[in-house]
Amino acid sequence: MENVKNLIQQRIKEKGLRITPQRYAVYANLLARCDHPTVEQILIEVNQDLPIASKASVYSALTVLREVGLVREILLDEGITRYDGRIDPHHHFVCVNCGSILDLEWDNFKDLPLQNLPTGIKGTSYEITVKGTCDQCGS
Amino acid sequence: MENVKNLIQQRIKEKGLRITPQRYAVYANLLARCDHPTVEQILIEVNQDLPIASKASVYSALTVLREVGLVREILLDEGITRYDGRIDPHHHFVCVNCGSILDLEWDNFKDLPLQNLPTGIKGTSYEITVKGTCDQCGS
DNA sequence: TTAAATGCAAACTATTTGCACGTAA
DNA sequence: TTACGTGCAAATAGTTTGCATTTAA
Repeated sequence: MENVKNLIQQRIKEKGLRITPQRYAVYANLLARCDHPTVEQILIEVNQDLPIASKASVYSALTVLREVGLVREILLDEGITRYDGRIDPHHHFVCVNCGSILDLEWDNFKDLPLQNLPTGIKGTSYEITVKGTCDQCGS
Repeated sequence: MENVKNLIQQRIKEKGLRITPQRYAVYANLLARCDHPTVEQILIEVNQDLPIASKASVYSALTVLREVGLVREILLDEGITRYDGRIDPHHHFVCVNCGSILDLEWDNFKDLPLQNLPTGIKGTSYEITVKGTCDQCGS
């Protein structure tokens, strides 16, 4: 889609970043996948057809994209940093069996009573991680 | 307290682990603190008075204590692995300003509707991370 | 007594950094 | 044209591992 390409370029540009092939590839890849890949997985996919980005550039692209708020890190397993191209509020599900991660829509768990927090603490946002078994692994 | 000492030793023993000075010190330290320390912080505190545990032993103790379910890892900031001596269900609060972490009691949030998950997915537990400003940093 | 734990150092993995070269605007 | 980004390799940080020695039970 030409539209998708334009959208991606526009998003990068309006954050004040230069559009480089490396940044474009990393961000496009992240938006195209439904899983929540690690740096290593992004690196592999981005260079699948022809080498386009070094490891350092993938790290660099992810760092800057995160800084401007286009992508975010998600930390669910120990020692594994994953990236998520969705930045709208949503939650995550982790399969305790196969480790796969799924997005859960915000509306599944909305309106948590943040006013019930201990005195002095002001909650402004929240994120929920649900654990269980997925479709494939389900009992 | 002699009671606390006995309790700690009993908990370690009933998990089938040998009680070593290193394991005792790591677990006791974790139970005594209200923050959620990193390995480095535990290492320093445990060796504060006199050297008792090497870095490898602290890692080893934390690993085995986690395996038997006496402690758990919490991943809230990027790249920082913290440990928590509380294993009863509870949630966490992270101050976006100073980064401090506080426990939130389970009862602060009524039961989440886990039956509303997408078809095929079976949720069995969940954990909430609330972000905002703490007592010290409050507006 | 002996299987299991410790301590040390080396190995490993993930990530960051410095710097010369390349390129988007 | 030039400030910014990339690629490479070296540096760093966090964690794991191998092995000889020590120790809890």
